[in-house]
Amino acid sequence: MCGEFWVGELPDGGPDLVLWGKSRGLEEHDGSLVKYPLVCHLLDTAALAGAVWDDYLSLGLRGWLSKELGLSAQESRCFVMFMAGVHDVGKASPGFQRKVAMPNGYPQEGDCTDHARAGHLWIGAALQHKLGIPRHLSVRVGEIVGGHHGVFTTADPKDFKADKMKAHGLGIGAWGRQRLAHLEAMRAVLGFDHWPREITHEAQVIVCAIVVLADWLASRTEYVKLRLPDVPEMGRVEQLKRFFDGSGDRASAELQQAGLTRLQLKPGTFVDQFGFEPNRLQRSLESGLPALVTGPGLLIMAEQTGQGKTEAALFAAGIMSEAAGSAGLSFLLPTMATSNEMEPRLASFLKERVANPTPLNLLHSMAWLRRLKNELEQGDSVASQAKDMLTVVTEWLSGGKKAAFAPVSVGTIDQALLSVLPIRHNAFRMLAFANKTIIIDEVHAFDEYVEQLLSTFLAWCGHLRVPVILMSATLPQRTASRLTAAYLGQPVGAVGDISAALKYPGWRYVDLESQKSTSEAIEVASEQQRELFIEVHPCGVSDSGMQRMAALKTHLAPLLDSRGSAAVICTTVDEAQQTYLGLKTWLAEQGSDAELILLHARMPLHRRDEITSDIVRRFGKKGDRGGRTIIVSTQVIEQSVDIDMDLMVTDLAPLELLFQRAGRGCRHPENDAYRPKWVKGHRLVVLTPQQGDELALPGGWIYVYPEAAMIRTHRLITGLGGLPVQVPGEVQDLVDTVHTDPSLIAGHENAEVTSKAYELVAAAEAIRKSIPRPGHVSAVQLLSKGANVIDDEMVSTRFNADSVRVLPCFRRDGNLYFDEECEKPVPAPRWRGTDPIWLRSELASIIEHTIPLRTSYVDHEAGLAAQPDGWSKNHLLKRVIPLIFDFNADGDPQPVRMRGNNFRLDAKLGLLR
DNA sequence: AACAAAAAAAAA
Ligand SMILES: [Fe+3]
Ligand SMILES: [Fe+3]
Repeated sequence: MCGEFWVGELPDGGPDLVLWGKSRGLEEHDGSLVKYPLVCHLLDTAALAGAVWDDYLSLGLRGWLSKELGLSAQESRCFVMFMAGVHDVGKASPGFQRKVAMPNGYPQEGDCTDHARAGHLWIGAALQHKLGIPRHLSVRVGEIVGGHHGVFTTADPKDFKADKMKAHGLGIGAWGRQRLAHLEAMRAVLGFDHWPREITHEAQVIVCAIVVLADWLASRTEYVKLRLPDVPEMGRVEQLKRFFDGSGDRASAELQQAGLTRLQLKPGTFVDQFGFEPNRLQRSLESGLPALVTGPGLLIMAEQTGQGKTEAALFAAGIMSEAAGSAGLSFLLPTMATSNEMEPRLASFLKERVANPTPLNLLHSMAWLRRLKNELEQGDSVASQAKDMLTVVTEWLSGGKKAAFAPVSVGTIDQALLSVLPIRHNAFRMLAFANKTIIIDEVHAFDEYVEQLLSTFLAWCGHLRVPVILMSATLPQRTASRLTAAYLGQPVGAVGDISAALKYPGWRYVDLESQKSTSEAIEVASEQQRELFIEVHPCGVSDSGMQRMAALKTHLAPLLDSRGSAAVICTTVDEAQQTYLGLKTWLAEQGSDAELILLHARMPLHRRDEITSDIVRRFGKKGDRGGRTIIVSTQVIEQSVDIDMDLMVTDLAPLELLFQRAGRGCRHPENDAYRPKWVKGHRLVVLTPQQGDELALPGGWIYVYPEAAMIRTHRLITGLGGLPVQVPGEVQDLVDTVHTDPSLIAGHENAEVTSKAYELVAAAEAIRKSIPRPGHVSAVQLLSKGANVIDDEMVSTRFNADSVRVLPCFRRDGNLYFDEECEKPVPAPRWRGTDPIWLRSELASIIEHTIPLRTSYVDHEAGLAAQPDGWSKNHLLKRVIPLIFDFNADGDPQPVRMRGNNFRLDAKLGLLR
């Protein structure tokens, strides 16, 4: 039908070098524009794609792709290079060339300025009609070309109609001959003539991502400048071949310089790798795992914190990477704070175990802040040792979507989950992870929404034959089963094979190929079993919430009389603040000098960090246990804060969380000798809000924890009747019981229905938002669902997590200050024309004074309007809402009223509501 | 209308 458009002679001289591909950053000193020919950019990209294949892609992924395409490894490599070599063919069109200079002798008409789309349509049609490539391939090739800016689209067959093509400048004539000349030149230079048997949507994802990677490498201005002298005079095949060889000669070095290398760990026993004898978990893996691992697979480890899971995972990753042929490592955690802590641990491991440069990158939204601090700290200590250079992050890898391509990365799980959300460049992100062995820590900390996104991610991992390790404290069996089923490619909601239940502590390995699973329990010597006394202390409830003070006085009095440390964990920030004040009064009444510390998330970031590192330093493994300290806190203390308190007192919370909190009490046996006398064993005091015998949850609590989980937990711990729990021995059973035993919810089935409904809504939301699982991609555009509406805001890696950063600041004489004394001004930018410029350290100081606040508290419109000049143009500040306190006539700062709440900033208490 | 903590957000 539109075949007539593809007749026409090839130009004798091949590609016209006048057609430009790159011009950014190439201006001469006199201001004249240097244009880099399109064909050169395409040859560069093809050469770099070849180098990515040779030097960066994992054996596993190469093998997968070859099989998927039905080609040999060499043929697949050639196909990928060809795709890279035609990605910008749409630039040979009037719509694009016009942007800089319209060449002579070409028709003017044509309106398609989006060269990815132009390429998509043209190549899709040209391959079929001009080269006789079957439609099921030509269409898919077109979609890859069309996706190279990060958004996949599926073309409407109508778009290929002659009149539409012509209107886009995609008809025959001089332009069409040039596009064909570029395509044919690429085929000739690469010697490409083996088309894939099939191009699945999953293969499109990976091929397109490789093309994008090569394109970004080829588009660096310095690189283009470097290649500029070699640009040939004419576009004949021999000359293009020579240019291509020149690109190829440089390509490996370019990848190296960009930091795109493979991780190669020195092999060795556990002792070789870590320098100490393996413990119970590590020993079990060292003896049991190697025989099971013959290819990609999924390892789940469940063990208490502090039992060497990290080293165990790294050890297992070595074995699994080798067997699956993966080329790197990505360590993913639930929070930025935990990732920050993991980074130096991983760095010191790598420095001992790699011989080649292996950049280690930190991946999360505040990684820049961390890097800045490290630079400031190291400032003077000049590059101490050669091995410290091994893990240094290259310029190219620092920041943005490229960061995940470092051969080793540590970061938030969200970074990986972004690859299964329909956002720009998700395929590109996917490649960064698919090339590696994935380790995911603290899997127990994810809610249904994250778990569902994670399932989709795992489904892709399994499909792409990526080895995965999951680590967790106790995990409900059904969660472990669901994640396993997802990895194995079973449909959504499948529970998988539960014959080999996960033990606690223990591990389970599932081989992807055979789907055979092996579960090992870890023998815990009886002297390693510890008794935990869960002590239920009912408290009254009034309009102002749960009445804790009487209970707290009872349990904390011994501490005042002698010494020791205790933590009190409250359900809400408001309650933590009130409890802090209540205890302060009480301590004063008692004439006690005990120290009182308040920690929660509704205080400036830097305050929270200071307090956290202070208590970790003092109450970590080797702390001074001589003083009297009470920490009042919220849930912030559950995660990542490695402290050891003599006594833990907590509000009622779901059972798994109670165990987490208990883990912060009497944590290190080596500290036991120094505990005060009143500490008789490991106790967790649970304050339960009750009216008589009935649980009576205070108003706000049901928005924090589901009522059903609270009822179940309350009944279960009450039912323990004061008997101790064996830890870890009895923990898994209790966790499974609390989730499944119907008697624990009898009489409150409605609450159960409500919480199940909520879970279903969260999971359904995740399914609705995420990309399809592999094998269920019916059209490539589903990976970018409704490409035009995505742009990045609609999707979230967390459920119901809308929070916003506010900057509390004080205004005097029109100037803003961080502090009430008006001594520390909020940095204002310098201006370059209309662009605001800040130092990184200035941005850091602003961010560090911000407080996360849920969106429902914030008057967003008015807040944005109140932003100081320049903030809206800075990507770090544009979402920060200032919370401005003015002074009254007496010189007191006035509270800010927003959405019916009055906010004040208190130096000790944080933000008060 | 109440609420913990948790995360993300620039490309060729
Ligand atoms: Fe492009
Ligand atoms: Fe390009």
